[in-house]
Amino acid sequence: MKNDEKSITNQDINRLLRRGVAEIIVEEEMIELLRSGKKLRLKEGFDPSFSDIHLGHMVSLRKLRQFQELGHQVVLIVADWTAQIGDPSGVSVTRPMLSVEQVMANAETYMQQFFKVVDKDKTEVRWQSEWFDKFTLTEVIQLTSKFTVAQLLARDDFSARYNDGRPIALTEFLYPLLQAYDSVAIEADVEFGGTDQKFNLLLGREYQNMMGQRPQQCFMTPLLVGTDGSQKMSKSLGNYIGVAEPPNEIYGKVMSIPDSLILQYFELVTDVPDEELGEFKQGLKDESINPMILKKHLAREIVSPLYSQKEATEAEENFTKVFQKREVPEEIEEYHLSFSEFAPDLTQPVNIDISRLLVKIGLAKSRSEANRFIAQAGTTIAGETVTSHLAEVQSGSIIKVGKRRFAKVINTDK
RNA sequence: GGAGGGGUGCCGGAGUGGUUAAUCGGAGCAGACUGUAAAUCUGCCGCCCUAAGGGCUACGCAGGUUCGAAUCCUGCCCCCUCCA
Repeated sequence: MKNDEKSITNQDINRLLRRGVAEIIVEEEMIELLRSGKKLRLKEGFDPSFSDIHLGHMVSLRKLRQFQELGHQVVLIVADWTAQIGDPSGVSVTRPMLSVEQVMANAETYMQQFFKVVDKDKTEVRWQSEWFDKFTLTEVIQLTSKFTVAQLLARDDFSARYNDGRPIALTEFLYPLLQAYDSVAIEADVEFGGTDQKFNLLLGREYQNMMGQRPQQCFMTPLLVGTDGSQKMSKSLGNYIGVAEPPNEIYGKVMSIPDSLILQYFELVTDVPDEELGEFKQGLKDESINPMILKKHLAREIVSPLYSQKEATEAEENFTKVFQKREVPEEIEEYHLSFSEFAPDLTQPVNIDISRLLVKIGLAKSRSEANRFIAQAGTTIAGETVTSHLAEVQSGSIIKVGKRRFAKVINTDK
């Protein structure tokens, strides 16, 4: 099978199944499937109660892409039904039901970002409502009768809550069941997910088996730690780096991860070869590489594929300029306003109420906050630190709050 | 049906009549330091007016007691656990 197009090399298998993978159930079966030359149906679900993809999701999306490059088919499931239940891993059980419009809008945004990484031509998009809208109570009962409470409590997340006396909504039990049904509905060969999805993935496997299908492989990717350096990346924790964010933001956020996360990020969300990673590891260990330099490299590697090489370089230049040299960025938002509006009295020279101005141009949320910035010497106008509440401002001056918020004000008077 | 527990600021979680805008932790923000928006240290961290100083709103909701309530009383709403 040397020159057979369908053949897969050991190198491919290694790349596919080793790096950026937490666990595969069952690995031998997975390898067998890959070797069989069959075009595999790869299931990936997404909950449309959110719409933004972050780097944490990238770990498995990048895997999907790699599989696609070998000719396999991705089936993206828009989980419009389970979204109404809410993923049980969260603390809050009750989630507001999303309107159809909201779901549609989220799905659209999501897919836009999804296809930045995953090949659209090799992706089939399916909605849960295709099959669940037609569900009758009979079918719900049939589905639920296949599983026991003990089985569901086996999920550590459920059992932990149960043992702590914390609530578990009945609908939450339904969540994994519906997800399992999806696998049957689309005849998945492999389902992807983070390690926190293990239970759900396994249940799909089990249900398929009951329904006479070949049980899917469960392909679990590690959970990426967020910018806080301790918890998994998630939007609700606010420690995420969104793929739709502007290059400067992504670059900057990558620079804000703790140094200890550098290697993990390289491994999970870049294509930098393993050998190089080994060198980095050694370099960090014997301190021959400055972590900051390495992190800049990482930031470039992350921004480039999402945007372009050029934009990555620009983001880097911006970072160097603004944060390392403490200079003013290239592009600053301009605000045209009447200065006299902010002057308590119009004697010359005109002194402007700075806190009022900061609120007006959005650099501060409230006047109290603006006053704090001033008191903490965190405000600069044309390079001069603001020390009192009233200060002279020239038209065209650049106002800076903190390290990274800038605005240019233009006087529209006269 | 019965018994019990609970609803506090972005989150977690103290506080049971006064000096409590409310301990503490996390998050966030500012400053210092730094070749990083790393780490570390210091400070800030409801809103409004202000030069200082002051005012207003806030501890599920609505009333009440009191000079004074997140804290006591009454009613209501909501959440959780256990027994059946």
